[in-house]
Amino acid sequence: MLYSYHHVNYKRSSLRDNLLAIVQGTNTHPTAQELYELLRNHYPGVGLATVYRNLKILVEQGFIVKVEIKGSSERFEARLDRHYHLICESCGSISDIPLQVDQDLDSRVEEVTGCRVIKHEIQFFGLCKNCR
Amino acid sequence: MLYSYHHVNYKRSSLRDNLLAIVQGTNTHPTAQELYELLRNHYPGVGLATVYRNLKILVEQGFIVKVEIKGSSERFEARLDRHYHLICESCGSISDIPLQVDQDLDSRVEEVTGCRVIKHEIQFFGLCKNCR
DNA sequence: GTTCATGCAAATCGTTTGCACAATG
DNA sequence: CATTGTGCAAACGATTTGCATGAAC
Repeated sequence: MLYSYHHVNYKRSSLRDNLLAIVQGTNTHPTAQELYELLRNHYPGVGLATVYRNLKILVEQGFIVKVEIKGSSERFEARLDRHYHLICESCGSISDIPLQVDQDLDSRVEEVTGCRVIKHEIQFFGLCKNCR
Repeated sequence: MLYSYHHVNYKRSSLRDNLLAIVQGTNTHPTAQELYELLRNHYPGVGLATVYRNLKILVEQGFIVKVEIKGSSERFEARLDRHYHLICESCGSISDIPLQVDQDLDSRVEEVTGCRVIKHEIQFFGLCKNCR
């Protein structure tokens, strides 16, 4: 509080609670547009801008994570543990990879490059179970 | 030719040759905007749309590669061998990582997931030599 | 003389912002 | 009541497209 010029005390909103529940209830890494359409079932008058604003807040609060995928819009997920993704080049779906994140990789890159490495992300490209 | 509805025979253009030379002559992974500004030294009247169109053609021809980086515009590079990237979280620069690409990883993910894996990409996040 | 390349302006797509009003604490 | 949440429309940045003209083959 001392160091933040403008402190925000978020108020509760059932719309945001609901949005969070939707993201937590899926593993499909939905886009803002998709979440907007789902949310309209409960909140018919909701605007897309409100969805974007609430997604940003939920990310800031640490409840969800934004996933940026080559050639696609922003996507969101509620899995907070680090993991890798596979993008299906046929249907565009995104799956979580049940593979241990290789912590060693970062130190190896530090040694080789002389850069400071904080983390890494891996995207696999291929065909998902349905499309292969 | 038989299977493409509309076949395109690209014509030579000194502007495009020049654009390619610029990308080949740097390892900074420039954006279209940056290339546009560089190209204007030789072609003062060039339009940004022309740069985008020619970059697309050069990618299609396999002379350059489009690099998509979290939170940044499209970037381009002329290194055609597979390699990993480090994004500096301080200055935003992108460096190539002199690390062997792990081909094994793809087959391991195939085994674990049951998906078909064609390739993977890794982005490291941290601080480049200058910023650390 | 076709077909491709170019410049310009307008269109598009995904995302953000400003504003007036409603809801929360 | 002070502050945040919401809907709507407008703004925005990056990229693409349409069209008329110029260059390449």
